[in-house]
Amino acid sequence: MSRIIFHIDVNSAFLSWTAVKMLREGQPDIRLVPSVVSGDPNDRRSIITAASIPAKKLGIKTAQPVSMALRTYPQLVIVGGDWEWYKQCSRGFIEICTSYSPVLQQFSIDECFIDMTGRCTEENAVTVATRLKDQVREMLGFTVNVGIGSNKLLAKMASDFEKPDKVHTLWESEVEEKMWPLGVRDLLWVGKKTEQRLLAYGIKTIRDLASIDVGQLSRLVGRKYAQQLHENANGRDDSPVETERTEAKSVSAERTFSRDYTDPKDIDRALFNVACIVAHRIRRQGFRASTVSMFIKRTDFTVAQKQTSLDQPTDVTAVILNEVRRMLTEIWDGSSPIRQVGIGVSKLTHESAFQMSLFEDPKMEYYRDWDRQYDESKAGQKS
DNA sequence: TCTGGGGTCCTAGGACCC
DNA sequence: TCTGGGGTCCTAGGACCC
Repeated sequence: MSRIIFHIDVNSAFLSWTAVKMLREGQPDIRLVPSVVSGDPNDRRSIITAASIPAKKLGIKTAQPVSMALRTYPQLVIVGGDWEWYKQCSRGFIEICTSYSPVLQQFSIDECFIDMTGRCTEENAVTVATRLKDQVREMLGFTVNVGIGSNKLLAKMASDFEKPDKVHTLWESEVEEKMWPLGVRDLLWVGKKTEQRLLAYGIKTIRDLASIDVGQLSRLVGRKYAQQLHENANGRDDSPVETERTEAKSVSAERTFSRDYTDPKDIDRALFNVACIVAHRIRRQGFRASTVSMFIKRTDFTVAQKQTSLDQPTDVTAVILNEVRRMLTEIWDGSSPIRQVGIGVSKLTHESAFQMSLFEDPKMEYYRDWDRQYDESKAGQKS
């Protein structure tokens, strides 16, 4: 049976949400002028998190350094983000979408799929989607695009057509007309590297990708990926709208320094801070981790990474930090400047803490106590 | 111009077991 | 003594998404 899927995407989410908040405070609508959301604009390393449509028209893009955008347009309006407010906006948005179909998959803070099969027909899908889009605008004050298709891929591709505040369809019968003329980079899962690789073989459009032999494509990009790309280029995708929220498989944190560090003390302090954050997060979620990984990024952006397996899963900051420090000595000679450090944990379980306690390091109780105090101080900050 | 932060998944090679 | 093939796990690295 043929499905009807909507993909709903908030237009320039963080920027729109900030605009709504500023409007409420009696300030002008930053959506109407070249504006961006970013980190501290005085930090040369800040990048743009979201850009208004007028800013995008000037060539200013998400993930671009703020300093670069300022050179493009010195009068650029720069605002900071507000994570709590964004979460509130996201909840309101998801709530409205859920009222159209409870079969909802949240794809990110500002995007979701809903399965509308049986809840509307191909004939009235656009009318229903328009109602949804208008309802979000009227109730919450920001605009969304709705993409409609017979599967998630087509719906997502459709929501990416003209913006903002638009509804588009991409039925299978429209793939040839609406999707095949697009460049390969426009296809979901085709990033910069894959585009370059494909272009080198003369594969320019999604149509080219759809008609190429899968075996040939496999040699270019690997078997699984080739199969997926080939299916998607032909408009096929049988993945369901997943309503279950899957548990995190890994937790990580990273810090980029305001200038590159060489002093081991600076590096160690950063690793300590990052380890605290990661360990705190897994404790809050009731996880223990069996794998600890870390990486350093050098001045030239090359990355060295290391990972290790633990005998016992842990959520203790000191244990994680200890492994990280050991791994650092294996990948860093202490002389080359470092731009960024990161720590990740994976192989997460909800295993209890008690086993093997007989053989536990006697200091462990002290470490745990330290963590408890850290967690309490964090909890205190929030409320 | 000079590039953040948080995730997921895949591949390839080596170790180890049967 | 030297040879095989398959399966699983681990680690490093690289691609993609928002």
